This record gives sequence, structure tokens and C-alpha cells, in this order.
Amino acid sequence: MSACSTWLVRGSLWLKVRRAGAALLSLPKAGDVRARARRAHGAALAQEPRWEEGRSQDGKKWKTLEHKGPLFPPEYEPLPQDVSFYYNGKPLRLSIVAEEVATFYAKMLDHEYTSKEIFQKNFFTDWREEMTAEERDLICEFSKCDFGEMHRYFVEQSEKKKDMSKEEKEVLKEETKKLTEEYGYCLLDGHKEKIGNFRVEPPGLFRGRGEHPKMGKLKKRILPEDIIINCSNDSKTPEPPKGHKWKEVRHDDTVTWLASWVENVQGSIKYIMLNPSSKLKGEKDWQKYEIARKLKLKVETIRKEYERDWKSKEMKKRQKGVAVYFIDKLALRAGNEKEEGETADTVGCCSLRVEHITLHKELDGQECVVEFDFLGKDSIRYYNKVPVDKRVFKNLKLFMENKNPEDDLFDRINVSMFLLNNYSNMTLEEKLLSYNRANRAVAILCNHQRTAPKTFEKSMQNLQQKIELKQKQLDEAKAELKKAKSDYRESKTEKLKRLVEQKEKMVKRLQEQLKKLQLQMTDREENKVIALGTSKLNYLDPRISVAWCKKFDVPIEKIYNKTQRDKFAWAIDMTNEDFEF
DNA sequence: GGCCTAACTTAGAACACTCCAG
DNA sequence: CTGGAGTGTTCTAAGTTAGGCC
Repeated sequence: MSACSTWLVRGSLWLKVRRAGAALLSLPKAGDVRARARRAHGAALAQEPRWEEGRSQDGKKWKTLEHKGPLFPPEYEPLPQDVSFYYNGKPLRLSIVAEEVATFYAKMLDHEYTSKEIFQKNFFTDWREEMTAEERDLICEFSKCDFGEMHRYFVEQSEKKKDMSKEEKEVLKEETKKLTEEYGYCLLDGHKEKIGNFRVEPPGLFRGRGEHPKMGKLKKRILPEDIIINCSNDSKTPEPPKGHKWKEVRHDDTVTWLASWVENVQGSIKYIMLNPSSKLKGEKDWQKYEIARKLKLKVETIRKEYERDWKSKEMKKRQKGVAVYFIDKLALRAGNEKEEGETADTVGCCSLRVEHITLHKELDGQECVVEFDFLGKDSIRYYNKVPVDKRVFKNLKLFMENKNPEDDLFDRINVSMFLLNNYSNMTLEEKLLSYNRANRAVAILCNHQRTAPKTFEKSMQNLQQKIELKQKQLDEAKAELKKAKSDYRESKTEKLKRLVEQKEKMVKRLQEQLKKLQLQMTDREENKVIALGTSKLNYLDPRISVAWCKKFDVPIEKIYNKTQRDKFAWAIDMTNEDFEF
């Protein structure tokens, strides 16, 4: 029982890691993970040296890599004479290229995909592009196309295949086995490893998931001339099929793929990679779970942090706090933005829209219930009614105020905010805030207080107004940028290009200004009744401050005024960035 | 320093195989 | 045998994120 529940705890924790782990933790170095794991599992691993063989630290994925290249699908076999496509009721012999594309459609006829208008439209457009000029002249209306006979032929063929004798089936099986033997393995650092997908994807009609705007488009046949081969310098280069050439042969040992090509429907790159059973993939998988174990040690801190953020002055922080809470509690995906009109409309945490949640003050005897209803990855529906913390509920209400259903629920954040927030990508203002916070922690400890300045409330109000104005300007600029971008997509003129660039600059500038104001606000607010001077002048070793400034590229004048610089001249003089107290 | 995309993991659909009841 | 439920495997679409590029 206890073993079982331990596993369950791990399991649910893992879910959170899987979906948010890298987002909340900086990635450990490979060697670090390996060393820890070795200590933890030393005995067990001693029996399986395969996993322990020195893995390089420098991003190199292999020393040698040899393979036979990918396996191509068979060439197109034309239909027999007595099977025909019909147009407007009459049989029509198609050119071989047009016929092949027609068979893709004919084969899918009893799939409900083919009944969808977008599917038909996309297919018809792409098909006509493959036709000869004469065919294109003749075949103008999809409704006059009849693929029935072709369809029946393919159904017949698959029946025949099913009815084959045992011996015939055995022969086929032998053949595929032989091909797998030949193409299904590679040599990586001298070890024979199974390849995951050693076949080039055959041509056909693209079937996206859900309401995909590109469903039915022609996925073109891939030729050797489209394929990049990756293998080691000194190994045998795979032979391209007779009469063909590879697009390129490269020797990149920083990646794990053996071959790649660009697919024409979405323009994305497809790869031939190793099977999950391989050493390379296995080690990566192991590393992943080691990160999960590291997260386990930090998760309580993370939870405290996001609960604190629920009460923040900054809207951005509140949104971040609630978003991370969702990811933690519900294992939602991060939710990157997607190009509109290029893919199905699906969302994750950060891309949730107002229309995707409903708030219930009370539902089925429970308080503060959030009802989720949205399409996630692969257009799978996420439906859930979740009682949440009262403070989260209140925040959600706030986030939804004065918004339209199609507006972003978390309009002030995006996925990148969760990634590695270290000094190297902090602005000067952020660094100073963190310095002042450290200073404040000391002051609070020493009970160095002050009465809030008389003008405090008034000046905060002014600042707040400034921020609101800036936010409004930023929102407007963003909208203008969006419009400029879409205009530019429509017609790619120099003038519009310049306009986009100009708007981009504007948004960037406003964002920076807003950020500065917000940081100022936070700092002032936190400093309301705290006196920093005493601890800064008398208790904090100035060498720590000087080293910090040097290490993180902060000018010393930003933390010490003239008098302070004079007082600490000795420290400024003698301290380098490595100083440790 | 923000944006873009190459490289990688994740995931459901489709297909293939197995096993057991009738 | 046969067929269909259940399970395993293959395929490729759909995500995420590090790091390169400007």
C-alpha cells in the first residue's frame, strides 16, 4: 500500500514536471545529472554498463554514426485499364500524376474526413495543380468528380490481401523483415541501434486533427533530392537510389537525427531518428526523470511563491501566479501562441481565453468552482469543474473584467516568462530591485523602520496613473502592430515592411517604459516603511555589493551615491567579482 | 534582448497481431 | 476456423523549448 501510494505521489508530481518542469527549473548540466544518478543507483547500474559509458559533456551526441539512409515508399502503380475516374458521368483516363493524387482521395472515401468542405476544397485546389493543362481545363467542378469505381477497386484489393494464403502472407512478412534488417538499424559509436522511423513518409492527403484549416492538402512525394543525410565523416555514406542524389550530406555530431526533409504542407522539418530503446534516447529519458526529482525538492518553494504572487500589486505577477497554479494543480500544458489560420484553434494554459472558463460562486455544493471547457493538444477536449482557492477565484474574476470572450484570459503573460529567470536576461532595473530586496531583508531583520513619507499615497497614485496610461498606449500599439503585420502578409510592399518595423520598435519601447514604471512602483511600495540606509552604511560588507555589481554588470553609482562611494572607496578599489564573504 | 525555428518529446489514430468464445 | 475484443506497434501530427540570429 505504501509503495503504491508513493508511486502515485511521484506520478502526479511527475505530471507537473512533464508539463512545467523545465519551465520552473533551470536545466542541470548533463554531467551533473549523471553524477547524481550514479550515486543514487550505483549498484543497479554496475550491471548495465551501456548507460554508463562516458557521455560527452560538450553537446556532442555521437562520435561515429553510420546508416543506410531512409527507405523510400514504392513508386506509384497505375490503375488497371478497366478502373477509371469519372467526370460528369463519363470515364476519364487521367495523366499518371493526376491519377496518383486522385487515388489518395479515392482510398479515403469512406472516411468522414472527405465529407468536410475544407477537406474537399483543399484537395481539389492542390489536385488541379498536379493536372496537365488539358485536365485542368476540363475538371473544374468538384461535384462532377466520381471516385466510386476507384474506391471499389481499392476495397477489393484490400479484401484480396486479407484472403491471401498463409504461404503468401509469410512471403510478404519475410520481405518486410528483410527491409527492416537492412534499413532499420544504424551504428552509433560502434553499437547497433534500432531506428525509430526509417521510412520516408509516403505521399498522400494531409489529415490534421480537429478543425484543421489545411486538411485535404496534398502531401507531396519526397525524393532523395529533398533529403539531407547526417552521418559521420569517416563512415560509409549511404547510397541514394539509382539515378538520384541526396540534397546534402552533412556531418553534424551535435544532433541526433540521421536524415531530414522539409514537408510541404506546414513547411516543417521531418526527421529520421532513433528508437526509444536506443542508448541515446534512453539517457535523455533518464535525464528527464532526474530533473523531476530535482523539482520535487523545489516544489514547495514554488507553491509558496505563486501563492504570494496572487496578492501582488502587479497584474502580470498575479496572472503568472494563477497560471502556474493551474499548471501545478491541473497539469495543463504551457500553451504557446500559434499562428492563426495555419493550425487548428487549440490552447494551453497561457493561451486560455475568457470563453474557455466559467466561474461559479457555488456549484453542486462546492464553492469557487472554475469550469474549464477548451480544445487542447490534438484538439482533445478538456472539460473539468474544479474548486479552486478563493484568492484564485477572485483573481480570475479580475482578469475577466471588461473583456470579450475571445480575449486572452492571461493577457499580461506568455510562456517565455516561465523560462530561466536568471540575472543574465534581467534588465538593469530588475537587478536593482533584487539588490534592494536583499538590502531590505537585512533592514527588516535589524528592525530599521521609518514612517511612510507624507506624500507617499499621492505619489503612488500618480505613478499608478502613469502605468495605466502606458498600458493603454501599449495595448493600442500592439493592436496597430498586429494590423500592420497582417497588412504586410497580404501585400509585401517596402512601405508596409517599414511600417511593421516602426510599430515593432514602438511596442518594444513602450514595453520597456512600462516595465520600468512597474518596477519602480514595486520597489517604492516595498520600501514604504523600511529604512535602508543604516544597514547599507553600517552592516553590509561593501565588498559583497561591489563584487555583485561587477559580476552582473551594474554600475556602482546605481547602488552607492557620491558620499557612499567615498566612504567605501577602499572596498571599490580592492574587490573583484569573485569576492566571497 | 526578442523573435524564430531546428530539434526534440508527446500523443492519438490507424494498422497489425493475438487470443479466446462460439 | 472465424470474428471481434483487446493489446501492441507504427505512423506522423502537434506540441515545447533552447539557442541562434538579427
